[in-house]
Amino acid sequence: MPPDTRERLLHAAIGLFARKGYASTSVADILDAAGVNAGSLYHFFPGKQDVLLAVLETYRQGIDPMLLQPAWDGVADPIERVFALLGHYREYLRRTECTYGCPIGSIALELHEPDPPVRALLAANFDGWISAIEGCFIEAGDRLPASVDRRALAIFALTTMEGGVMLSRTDRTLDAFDAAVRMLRDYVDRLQASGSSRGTPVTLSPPGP
Amino acid sequence: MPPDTRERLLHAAIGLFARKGYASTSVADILDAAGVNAGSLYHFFPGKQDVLLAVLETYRQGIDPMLLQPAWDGVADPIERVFALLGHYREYLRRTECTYGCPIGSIALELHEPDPPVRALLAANFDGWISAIEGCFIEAGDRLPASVDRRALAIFALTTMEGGVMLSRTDRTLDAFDAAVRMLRDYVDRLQASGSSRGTPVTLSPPGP
DNA sequence: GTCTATAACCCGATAGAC
DNA sequence: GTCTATCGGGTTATAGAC
Repeated sequence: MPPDTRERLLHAAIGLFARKGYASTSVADILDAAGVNAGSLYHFFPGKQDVLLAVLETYRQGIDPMLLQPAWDGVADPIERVFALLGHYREYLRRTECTYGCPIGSIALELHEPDPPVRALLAANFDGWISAIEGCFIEAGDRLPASVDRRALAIFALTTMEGGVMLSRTDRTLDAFDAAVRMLRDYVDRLQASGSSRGTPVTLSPPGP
Repeated sequence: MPPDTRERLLHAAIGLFARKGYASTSVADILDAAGVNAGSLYHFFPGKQDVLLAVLETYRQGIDPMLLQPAWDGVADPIERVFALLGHYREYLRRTECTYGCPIGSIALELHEPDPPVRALLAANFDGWISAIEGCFIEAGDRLPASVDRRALAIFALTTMEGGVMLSRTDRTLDAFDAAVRMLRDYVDRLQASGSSRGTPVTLSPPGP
């Protein structure tokens, strides 16, 4: 009847790591939030770091169903999808009064030792995000100049989001996030204007049907 | 003969906070690194958080003499100064094999409680950086379209740097940092191209002498 | 101002009964 | 699989001699 104990621990850890960070969350915090005893946690996980690994793996698997699909619901245009996703983070910031933004980014900067398995999963999360946005820019086809590196543009969108979250969390205002996204929007608009300035410019795709 | 004890504590804390973060640095770490006893630290500072406040104030006062002036030595062009500063962070990342980037950004995301005095000093540090870069873009005058918000563009440069550092630290490669800065450069180039496309476009400054 | 010793507490992890 | 009790060690901060 009560959901899987492991599941409850995972869910509690996800909330606490997002709210307080990894290092500041104690195992006792997780146990309290999950209503579970120490013995059970150490039955499912070798240690605290393995809880983090499971959390990061959960995030990674959730990128598509939990993040992209809700953000892209009803948004067909690939370039609008990029900004719809950024708008999703804005909503998250707004609802929490700018207290927390992207949990992956926070943990990434919290990490100071090599910790190869943790780092690999953080990188996999960033890569999943970047690849999805890269897909949008690729799908935009010749609306963007062929010379523009789609993946670099996707990385740029991620740095805009993460940097915007960092600044907005610091001064508890959406101003910086909005300013950064506004500039990214202006850049993409200018790329589109230049790409379609006269007929079909240099492009790698065959002429449309 | 030995430099001021308070100074040694401050210097030790700066290094440790940058290397290991604030929470993971213990008071004992600071004492060891400074070669100082606990009694002395608590003579100069009420507690650990006050050491952090002093560190952040030191950074704030050092923005001009320790960060901007070295980065801008021999660089007169205001727009090149922006990218010279970003290049300075790249050098820092490269020299440390992408293990640490901007200490202010790391501490900003490490902060999970309200901590108003700490937050205020972090914001002051970001503001000093942004205002300096905003000054560069203002100095660029009509090389940029008048419609472009100089301060928003400066914020955008900061999110590019902070986000780039985050990603590069995570996968221990300069690739993401370079990709983000390359896109920012392309954006600024396109703004300049559009601004000077035909004679002097709409501008607020009077015609030159 | 500097030093030592230690108080008071919290941490992750484990042992072992059930 | 779950529970309790606890170990060993690290934490910030303080007391009090010098």
